[in-house]
Amino acid sequence: MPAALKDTNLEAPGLTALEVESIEMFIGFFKLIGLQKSIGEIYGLLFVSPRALPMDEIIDRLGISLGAASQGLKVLRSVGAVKAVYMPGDRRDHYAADLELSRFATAFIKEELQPRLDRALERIGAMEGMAGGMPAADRRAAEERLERLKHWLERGEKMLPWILKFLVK
Amino acid sequence: MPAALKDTNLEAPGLTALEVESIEMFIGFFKLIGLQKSIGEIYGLLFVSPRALPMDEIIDRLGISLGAASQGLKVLRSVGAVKAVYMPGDRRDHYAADLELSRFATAFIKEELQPRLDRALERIGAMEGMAGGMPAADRRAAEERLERLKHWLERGEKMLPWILKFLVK
DNA sequence: CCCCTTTTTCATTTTTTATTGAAAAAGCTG
DNA sequence: CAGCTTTTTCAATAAAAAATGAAAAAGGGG
Repeated sequence: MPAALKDTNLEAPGLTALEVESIEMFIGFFKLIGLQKSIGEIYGLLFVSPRALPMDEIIDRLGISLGAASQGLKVLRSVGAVKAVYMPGDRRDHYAADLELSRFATAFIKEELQPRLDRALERIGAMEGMAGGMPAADRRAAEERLERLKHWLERGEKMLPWILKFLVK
Repeated sequence: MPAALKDTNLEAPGLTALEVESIEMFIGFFKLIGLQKSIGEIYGLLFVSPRALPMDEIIDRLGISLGAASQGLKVLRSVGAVKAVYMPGDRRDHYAADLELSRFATAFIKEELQPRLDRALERIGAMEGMAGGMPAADRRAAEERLERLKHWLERGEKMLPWILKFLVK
């Protein structure tokens, strides 16, 4: 088979085995916290890169689009996972992975988990009011469920700061 | 406006305000751990239901398809979030929400997080080998990064059993 | 300022994921 | 075990999410 164009570029288009391994690993992690493949690719590449890379090199090596690279880097910078590095004599920004891995988990907890728990506790308050109109026995049952859920959520909320501290240390 | 057919059934087709609130809340939670909307709907409905519901009633009340209901219930049963309840004189299974809310978090940790951490640690082992072929300075840098990631992941793994214990209690 | 490079934005397209529902399978019941 | 009900499966379809890339904006130099 001659050097044919691959339609799925699962194969490295100039990526080392190390880079591929890193990329795959981070794609997996990032998916877990709801971030798309392209973001995992970018971080995975930067993580094992000995030097900061400009966006166009990221685009070429990964074979992703301009838009995906720009937006992906934006997200990664916004959570502090990637830093722009100044390179004398080059107009382009260069990007390097920040090694403080705890940032991901921290950002996820603070931006996704915590707000959702808060919102849920509000909703439970509202629901406790709504249960008023039910037949007595049903109402009692509903209230007990809501109470249990509330306790459990509060418990979770109390645990979060502890987890954050543990992760960041 | 006469009782027109709604195209988006965001409005309750016979759902109480309480049910809607519960459903929305659980849709949000379940999305967070990667489960689809229909699953959140089913659980949300069952959570505030005073009695176990047969599948066809779930289908009618939520306006979801047979397939979604069957598959959703299957997933919910598989993680222990829903139990089939025997109803004398009725062929149909009836389903009730299990109130042990910790099951979700537990299932997520054991089935998603833990395996992913394990896999990542394996990958890091492989990558440490791969770094061999790099120039000395780069290799040293790569190895340091891998080492940090490894420490961090091991730290996370040690925390999981503690979290599980805390949640289940 | 003007020109060229780099980056961002966002409407369109592609890809992925979830839902549907018909058909098949599995369960009861008498 | 025949006939009916209920549940599961899964190929097709719809919906949602992500990627693309052209056009606009922002950023330097000189």
